[in-house]
Amino acid sequence: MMCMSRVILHIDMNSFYASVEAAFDPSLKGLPLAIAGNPEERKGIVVTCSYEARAFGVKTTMPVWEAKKLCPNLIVKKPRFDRYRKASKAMFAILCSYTPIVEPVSIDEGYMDVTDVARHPLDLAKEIQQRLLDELELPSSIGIAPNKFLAKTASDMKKPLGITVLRKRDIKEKLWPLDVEEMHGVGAKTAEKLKKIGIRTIGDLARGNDVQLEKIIGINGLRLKEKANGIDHRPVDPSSVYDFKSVGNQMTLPEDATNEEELKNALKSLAKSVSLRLKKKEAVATKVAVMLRYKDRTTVTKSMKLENPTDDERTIFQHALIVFQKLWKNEPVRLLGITGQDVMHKKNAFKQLDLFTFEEEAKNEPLHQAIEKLSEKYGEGIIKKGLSMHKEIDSFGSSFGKDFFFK
DNA sequence: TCTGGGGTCCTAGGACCC
DNA sequence: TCTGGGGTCCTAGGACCC
Repeated sequence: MMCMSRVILHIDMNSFYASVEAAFDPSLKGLPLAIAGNPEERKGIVVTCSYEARAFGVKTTMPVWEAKKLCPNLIVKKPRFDRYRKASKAMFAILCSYTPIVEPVSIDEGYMDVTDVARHPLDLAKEIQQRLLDELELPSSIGIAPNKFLAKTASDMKKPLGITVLRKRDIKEKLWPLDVEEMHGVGAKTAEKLKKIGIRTIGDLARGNDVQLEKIIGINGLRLKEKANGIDHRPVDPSSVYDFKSVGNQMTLPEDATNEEELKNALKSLAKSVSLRLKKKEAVATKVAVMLRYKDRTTVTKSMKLENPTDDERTIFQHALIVFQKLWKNEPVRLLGITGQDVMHKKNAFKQLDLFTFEEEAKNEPLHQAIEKLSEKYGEGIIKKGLSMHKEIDSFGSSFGKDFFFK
């Protein structure tokens, strides 16, 4: 029972936004299509594009004007996120019809642990891919492997509409020859550092020196090496969707702005959308962070802890404004953002808030009464914390191995 | 005519406490 | 007169991903 081998699928939708648009409007099928924010404006960039557009060299993050130069017949459409969310739901519903162990990673990609599904993995993948195509008109690529990293790598190997099996015994032949920057988790900077110590392929990384790796890229270096060796013990975790840690909105302004009123208005609308999104998730934030980017693209952030967790628009705005005023150097601003950080579910926040007010109340009561109240409500474990500010307690006593000293 | 918007995780330095 | 060190929290920035 020790090393039960798993069967993990990674499902990756092909050019998702563009495919969803083509499913809505079949006349778009087979045409070069790009989805871009602000298709008209100078700052619009390509978010996704169809394979027909890719054939012309159009790529994600390319400015629209550049894409049009490469592909004069390019059709450009604004993103319709309501459609993508709906399609995403339908897609995950299909995945969940096979097993509850489905972990969404992003709107168009997820893992499944199908170890206990009594089917041949390849048949299963074929069926899932066909159903996504028949029922939703959406193409996908699927990777089949004994862990997440290999499954993710496999789904990337054949696009569009591929199914790729990557077993442990295939690693040497299929994984190790790849350039190290192809690896999930290795970007330009890390690849550069690796190159300096002679690591060019994933195989080089797999044989890399631990001490050296940790020295130049930290703990991540060792993790990457493990993965390069095909080792990845992370479970497929369906609940990970629910423990998000921040909720933020940012906007590139139509024009670089220096006018304080204008910037305040932008902050106000950002605070509104952050508040709205928090409420929708039944969550509250403990910290408010402001980000701003100047016209030379240098980006700075500053954050502030709140007295109480909140989802309130005004509270978020007021704190964001304070932070902004400390941060802003009166130079033209290109982008503004607000993020609610240290986010937790409302009901957990209430528990903490409740304890806090309890401390406040209890601290002036006779000690024996305070202890009684607290232990009744919260149990032994939390008494120490709850009484730390009681007027009769000297919490310095804890440094002598006792929980409290009485003053 | 350059380069969006939503996130996560890690690191490094300073403050603070004991 | 001189003298310590460990742990934790907070903050800002960076790297990376889709």
